[in-house]
Order: sequence, then structure tokens, then C-alpha cells
Amino acid sequence: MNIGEASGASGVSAKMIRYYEQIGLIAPKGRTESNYRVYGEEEVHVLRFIKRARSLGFSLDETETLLKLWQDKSRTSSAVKEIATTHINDLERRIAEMQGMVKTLKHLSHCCGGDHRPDCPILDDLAGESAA
Amino acid sequence: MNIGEASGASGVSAKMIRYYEQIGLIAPKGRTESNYRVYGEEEVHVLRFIKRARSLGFSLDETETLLKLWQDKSRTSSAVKEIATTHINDLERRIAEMQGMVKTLKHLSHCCGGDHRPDCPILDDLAGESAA
DNA sequence: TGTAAGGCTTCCCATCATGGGAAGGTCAAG
DNA sequence: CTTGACCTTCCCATGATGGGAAGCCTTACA
Repeated sequence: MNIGEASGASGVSAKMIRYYEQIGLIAPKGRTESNYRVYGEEEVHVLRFIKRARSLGFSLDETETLLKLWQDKSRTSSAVKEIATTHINDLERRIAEMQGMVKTLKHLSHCCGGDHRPDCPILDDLAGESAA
Repeated sequence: MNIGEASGASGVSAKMIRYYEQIGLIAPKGRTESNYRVYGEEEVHVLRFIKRARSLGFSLDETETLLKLWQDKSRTSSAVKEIATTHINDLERRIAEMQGMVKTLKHLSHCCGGDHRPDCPILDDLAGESAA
């Protein structure tokens, strides 16, 4: 399987597959005489694993750890669960942060006429001149 | 005022102040004979504006636009409100995305024993072998 | 068999916002 | 006059991804 076919089969772009190889996440099964990367079903499986982990928001670092655990038959599920829990906490922290921004912005937007006049509570807030 | 003092007064690091200057967001009032940047209250005010905009999640591009609107006395509040609304929508989209991740991860975590055994629904999901 | 299209290779660059650090000039206090 | 704390510019790194160029390889078709 060429890199293009592996890309199609996994949903990971060829560009990214090469990058993952560069950072040591996954290696091709081998190379052809003309130096083309060759992949098999196993590699495609790994690429799908990576893609799924990324779609759940895991960093490539975390993904690498998960990948190693996946391939380590003597792993403990607690090790995996810990990574997931940490990640959930991180996501929830970031969600809360953004929700705070949204709350403030909605309040300011609500107070802003949104018309042809220049008066704007949003700018007043940014300028530290909020009436509140 | 030196860059260090301006940094202290605005809460923006000296590194960032120089960067904002480089990308055209803000210029010092002038330079001393020995080439030190000189800032006044007005510049500090602008730096605080930038900092507040950043803390509400606006990109530097959006911040630049807001800054220009702030300084444009003939602006319309609708122009500002539109930027804010777009940003709110963007934040909400990202929040929803992360909430989806959290939901999935919590489900998987809940199903994972988190013990000394290797069986792990989280890894099974990543590997595309989820029982679901 | 020749050629054209499209896929592969490596290498460099850009993003976005921020920080780290080196090398060298300047200033103020002791 | 020295020392330490500042300032200057310049280069590099982050994380994950995409863009694109230059050059080689393969496949399909005339």
C-alpha cells in the first residue's frame, strides 16, 4: 500500500502520515526499491487509532502514550483511565474558560445598541471604562 | 516610561509589547537617545485594551480591528457588535465540540474498570473495536 | 515505445501567540 | 569604576497542520 492509499484508508493526510513518522509515532512497513513508503493493514489500523484519539482532543503526546499502552498487552486499564481523566479535566477547564468569555460577551452585546451610533459598551469594557 | 514599566503598568510582557509593535498593533511614543522605547499613559491604555480583548478570546487580528474601531470616533456600534457576535458563535461552536469529546470520554471512562487488568473500553474505542 | 499525468520523495516555509536565551549596549547605585 | 539590572536586536521553539517547489517514479494510453 502506498502512502496515498494508506491515507485514503485511514483518513489521515499523507502530509500528516509523514509527520507522524518523523516524530516517531508510526513507521511504514518498509520502502520499495524506488523509496516509496509501504503500509499494511496494521499500519492503517494504527493511523485510525491516532485519528480517533486526535478527534477526542488528545494531544499527539498523549496519543503516543495511549498507542504504547494499546500495544502493551500487560498494561493496566487504570493507566489508560488516568490519562483520559486528566484530559477530561483539561477539556472541562477550557470549556469553563470559554463559557466565561461567552457570558461576558453576551452581556456586553446585549447592552450594545448595534446601530449607526458610535456609543458601544463593548469597546467601553475593552477600554476599561465599563459602566459596570 | 521604559518598556519594563509599561509592561508592569499594563500586564503585558515586554516580549509581547515588542511583538505587537512589530505586527503594527502599537508603537512607542518615541525612543530615547540610547534607543530605549518610551511609552506614555495612552500607550499603556492601548496595551490594557489589547490585554482585555485577548482575555475575551479575540485573536490579534480581531483585536486590531476593535482597536481601530475604538480609535475611530465615527464608528457604528453595529460594526463592533458584529465582530463580537461572530466571536461568540465561534466560541460556542468550539465549546460544543469539546463538550462532545467530554461526553464520549466520560462514557468510555465510566465503562473502564480502571484496575490492574488490561481490558479497557477506552483503548477498544480508539482501536475501532468498541462494543457499541 | 514515447509521453503525459499523477503520485511519490525531500526540503523549506507559514500559521498563531508566546516564551527562552544569547550577545552586546546603557543606566543607576554603591 | 564596577556591578547588576535593565534595554536592544536576533534567532529558535512550541503544536499540528497545510502549501508548494524541484525532481524522481509509475501507470496508462496513443
